[in-house]
Parts: sequence; structure tokens; C-alpha cells
Amino acid sequence: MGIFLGLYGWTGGRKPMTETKDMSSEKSPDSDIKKKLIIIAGPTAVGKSECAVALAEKIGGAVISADSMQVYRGMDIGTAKITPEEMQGVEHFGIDILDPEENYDVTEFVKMAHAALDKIYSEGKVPILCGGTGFYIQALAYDIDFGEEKVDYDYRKKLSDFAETNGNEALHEKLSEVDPESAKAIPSGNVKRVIRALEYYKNHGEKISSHNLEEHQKKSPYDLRFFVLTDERQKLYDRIDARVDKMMEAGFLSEARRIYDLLGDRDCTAAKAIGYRELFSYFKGECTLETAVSKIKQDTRHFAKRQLTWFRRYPEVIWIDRGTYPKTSEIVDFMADQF
RNA sequence: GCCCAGUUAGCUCAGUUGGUAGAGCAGGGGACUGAAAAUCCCCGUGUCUCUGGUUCGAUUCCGGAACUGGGCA
Repeated sequence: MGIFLGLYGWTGGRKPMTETKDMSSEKSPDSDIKKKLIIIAGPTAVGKSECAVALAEKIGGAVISADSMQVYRGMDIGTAKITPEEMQGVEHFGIDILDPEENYDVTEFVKMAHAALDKIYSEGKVPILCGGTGFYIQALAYDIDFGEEKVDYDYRKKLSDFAETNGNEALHEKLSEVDPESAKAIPSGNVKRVIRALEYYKNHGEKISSHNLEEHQKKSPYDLRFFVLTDERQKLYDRIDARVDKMMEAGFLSEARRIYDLLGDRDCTAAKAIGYRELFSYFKGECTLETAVSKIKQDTRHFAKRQLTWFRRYPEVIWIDRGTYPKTSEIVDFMADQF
């Protein structure tokens, strides 16, 4: 049941906590055209994937993964990637689409997601965007414009070399000259973002700060149902620690070894994945396995905390506490109640 | 049993030539618009083990106790 939810518009029944639309008069022509997009986000290890599958089964949906690392083939255990069995026949997009040495970024994600959305909508299904990469979710759900040009890795390298030899302050100073607003907003220590701001100015002759200001005003083109799963901090951390131990038991070490042999010292996105990078430094003899494993737990906990911070920015988020809804079926029922 | 050393923030330790103390890590909060599992910013009051003494004043000096290491028997 519930599979016949049409393509357009929700059937109402939203909880009062979110902004309620007046059914009769307030309906703008736009909101009738807006397509539904369900988002299931949250920190790592809260149980997003399972919920997404269960919800998809219940309402006739398909899942789009919003995860920057699960795109890589062969990185399964360490990224806690959903297995084909766990998918239960529900279609998933954005998983296993690249080799680890390939670079991926938001724009690639958005392209992939748009294609997936087209397909899902055309089949009359409901898309469920599920994952923990807040930046990707943001980009898709609020239709952020990143422009068409491709990244100039040489220019980035040039700037980071400049910062290396002349100091971060010097690079930051360059930004102040062309885009004082960005310079004010970005600390000089955050070299990556300073570089991007400079790069943007070079490509567009326009300040990224004003561009961001415009993009910031954007409303979502979708009829969103933005769920964020959360849990008591200690419980979440305990689950993370336990999961890392389970990964090790499941053969994460040899999986990481395989990826390490493949990537070597290459500086690519996949090599920065939590779990892999710590094990890589063990392979290089920089630390003991024990140290590496506890570092993985530590880094994962920090990551989860950052994810939570990200999602707190959205006022429209419907928070779901696992303490209140420990069972996946309860969560799915709750979600289904929201539309 | 004796001799040394130590006992300071959740942990590891600095430090105070006597005026009640500070780093790293952990922890918390935040930012983020083409690297995002990335990158970066902010937040440190604790019976300075206890107890006598000296002193205007002791966490700091002296004595004792307890505990923890190490050494000698």
C-alpha cells in the first residue's frame, strides 16, 4: 500500500512542527509541480541504509546514495557499504560507480543524482536520498549551481605551493585583495577554501562570496521530506567503536591492503577515506595496528560529530531520535506518517 | 623492611624562585556552495593526594601519612 503516491505533491498530513501549508488558498502553482524527494541523513552508524530500504519497500521507492566514499568499487567493508542482499531488491544509485584512483566531487555526484532522479520519477517511484555527506545532499536538494568549467588542478597546486613557501597568511592576503568578504569569512588556516575562493575568482572574474550569497537564498526545487536520524551521543560512539571492531573481524585489513597496493602514495579522494588512511599508515610502518584501529574509531567519532553539526543548519529537518524509535519499522512508520 | 621518584583537568604531563595553575589528547560547539569520510575556527576552576608545621599567605618549603612505580634486601 502507499505505492500509488503520485508523482506530484504530497497528500498532506504533515506534522505541525514543520511549516504547514494551507491546503486551500496558499498553494502556489509551484508547489504543485514540485517533485517529492525524501532525504534520510544522519551521522555514520545510525542505521540510515536499513531505514532507506525499508521505506523504499513500503512506499515504492528507490535509493540514491549521498556518500562520497561508497562510490568506490572494492571499498566495501571500510565504508560500511550496503550489500546486495541488504538492498532487498530495492534499486540503489551512486554505489560502486568508480575505481578508487578516480576522483569524484560534488558536481559528479549531482550529475549522477539527476540522472537517477529522472529514471526514478519516470518509473513512478519515489526517490530516497540516503547518506551522510551533507555537502552532496545540500547541492542536490537545494540545486546549488557550481558552474560548468572544470577544475584546474595545476592552478590549485600553484596556489598551495605558494602557501607552502610564503605562508598561509600570504595566500590569504591575495584573497583579501580580490574578495575581502570571503577573506573575512575564511580563516587563513583553511588553505583549501582559500584556494577555492581564489580559483573561483580567476575563473569567473566574480567573487565567490557574492555567488554564495545568491545560492544561499535558493529554495529547494523539490518537495522535500528531510529526515535526520540521530541518537544519544554516547550510544552512537559505542556503536561506532563496535562497528570498527566488526569491520576488522570481517577482513577489513586485507581489503585495505588491496586498496593500498592499488593506490600507493597517490593523493586521491579515496585515499582519504576514514579507516583506509589509518590502515595505510600502519602498512607504511608509521604506527602499530592497534594504534591504527583506535585512530579509526577516534576519527569516525569526530566525523559523526561534524555530520551532526552540518545537519543542524536546516530548520526544515525532521529529527528522528533512535532512542525514541529504536526499531527500524517504527522509524519507517513515523516517516510514512509525515506524508 | 629500607632507599629513591612520583601523586596537578576525563587521560598524559608542564608549571608556580611561596601570592590558588596550563599544554597536548579526550570531550563540547561552530563553519562549510567544484577535494567534504576533506579542510578549518572557537571553548580549560581543577578539594594542585591527605595531614600537621613555617609564613600575612602553601599546590609550591619542612615533617608525617596514604597510594603508585623503581631499586636494595
